[in-house]
Amino acid sequence: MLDVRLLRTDLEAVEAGIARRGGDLSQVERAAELDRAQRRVSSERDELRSRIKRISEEVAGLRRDGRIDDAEVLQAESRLMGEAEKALAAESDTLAGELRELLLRIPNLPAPDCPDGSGEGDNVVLRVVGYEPDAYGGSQRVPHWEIGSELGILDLERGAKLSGSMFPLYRKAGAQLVRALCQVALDRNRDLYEEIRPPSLVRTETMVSTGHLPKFGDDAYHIERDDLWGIPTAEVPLTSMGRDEILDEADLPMRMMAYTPCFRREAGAAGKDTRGLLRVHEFDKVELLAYATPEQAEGVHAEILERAETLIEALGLAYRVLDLCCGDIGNSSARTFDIEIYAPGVDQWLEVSSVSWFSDYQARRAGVRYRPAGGKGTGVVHTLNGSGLAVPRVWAGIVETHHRPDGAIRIPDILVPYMGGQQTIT
RNA sequence: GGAGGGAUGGCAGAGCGGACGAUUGCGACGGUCUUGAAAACCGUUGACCCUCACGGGUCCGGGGGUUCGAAUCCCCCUCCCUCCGCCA
Repeated sequence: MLDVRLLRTDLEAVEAGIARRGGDLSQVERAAELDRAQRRVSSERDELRSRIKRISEEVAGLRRDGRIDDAEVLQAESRLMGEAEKALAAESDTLAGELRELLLRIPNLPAPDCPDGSGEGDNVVLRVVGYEPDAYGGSQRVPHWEIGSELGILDLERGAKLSGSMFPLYRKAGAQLVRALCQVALDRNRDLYEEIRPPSLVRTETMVSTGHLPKFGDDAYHIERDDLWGIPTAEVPLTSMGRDEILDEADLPMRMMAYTPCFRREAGAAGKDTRGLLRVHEFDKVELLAYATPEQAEGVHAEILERAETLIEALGLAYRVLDLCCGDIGNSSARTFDIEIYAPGVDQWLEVSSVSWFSDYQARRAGVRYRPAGGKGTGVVHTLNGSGLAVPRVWAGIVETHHRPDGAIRIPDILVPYMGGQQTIT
C-alpha cells in the first residue's frame, strides 16, 4: 500500500509512477479525493470532540461543587453535540474505509531505475550464463517428462489420479532429488538466513499483507470451512512474521529462509505450459526474505539475487538474468530481477526465481516497522525476497541438461552428498 | 468438542466511571563517575492522524451500547492460554 501522504505531497509523482506500469490513474485520483474529504470531516469531528471533552470536565467540576442544576444544563448541551459528533464520526469512518479499500488495490510505484516498458517483451536481459545453443546433444533435447517416465522417477499419471493434472508425483531418485534440492538450498544460505518452517495455511489478513489479496484471490486455494488460504509462496507467512511489530534497527537486515510447499491455482494460465513440470499447482520451494532499512534495501536485493544465481550455476544449468520492466513487475514490487534457466529438452527459458524489492509497500500493509537507532519515531521497513530454489522447473532443467546419451542422468557434484552418494540416476 | 482464564506502551505488569495516555519495573537514549567498560546515581523515553507552527484529535484485542464523561459498566466477535476429551 502506498503512503497516503504521497497523494497529498506529490500526487504527480504517484500518477507518473502508476502510469509507467500501465496502472489505473482514475483510482489514484479517486483516492486523493477521498483522502481530502476524509481529512475535512475528521477535523470537524476532532473539533466537536474537543468541545465535548471540555464540557465534560466542567460538568465534573460543577458536580463536585454540588451545582447539579448548572451541570444538567451543560449535560443537555453536550448530549446534542454528541449526536452530531456521532454522525461525523460515522461519515469519517466510511470515507476512511473506502480509501483503504482503494489503496489496497493501487499497485506499488516502480523504482526510478526500473526499465521502461509495457510487457514481457521490454524486459532487459542483464546477462546470459552458460548458454551454448549449438552445444546441446540429442539426449539433452528430450523433454523431462519423457526422461522422467522412462526412468520411473516422475509419475504424472498417478499424480493426476490423486489430485488432477498439474499435481506432480515424484518417485525413487526423483523424489530424492526434490528433497536434495531443498536441502542444498537451505544449507547454502544457512550462514546468514534464519531457517523458518512456517504454517502452509494462513489467514486472510496474512494474504492481504503481501498483496495477494484482495486483487488476486482467484489464484489461491481457499479452504472455506476454516477460511484459510494455501500459501502461494513462503513470502506470505514470512512477510507477516513481523506484522504489527516494531523492530530495532540493530536487528536489520533481518534475513529469513523457509522451505515450504506452494499452492497456485494458475487460474489465468489455463492451457498454457501445462505439460510436465512447467506449471504445477503444488510445488516445493526455498524462499529467501529480508526486512531491511531503506538504505540497506539495494544491497540486500543484490545479495539475494547473487545467492539464487550462484546456486543455479552450481547445479550446472544455463541461465539468464532479466531486469523486469515497469509493465511486467508484480503488483507489489518496485523492482524485480528474474532468473530463467534454459531447459534444452523443451527448448524454453523457465523462470525459476523472481527476486523482488517491494520498498515499503508490503510492510506498510503488514505494519512491520523499525525504530531507527538513536533517532525518534518509527519507520516502515522494506521487504525483499527471492526464490532460493523452486523445485519443479529446476528439477526439469537438471534432468534435461544432465541427460546423457546412455540414458542416465548425471547428478551435479554439489547434490551428490544429498543423494546418498549416488552420481547418476539410471 | 467440553469447562475455565485472559488480551493495557519496545517488553513485563498495575489500574476497574471523572485530575489516566495511563503507577511501576525492565529495556532504550542522554548525562555524572571511570584510563575504558560494568555497577551505581540523575534525567529523558508510547504509537498514530491533522497543522508551517501554536495546538487539537485518536488509540488500553475488534465492533456495538450505556453515560455529560468509559481502559474501567453491558452486549457481540476474534485471538491467546490452562485443564479435560480426541489425535499424528
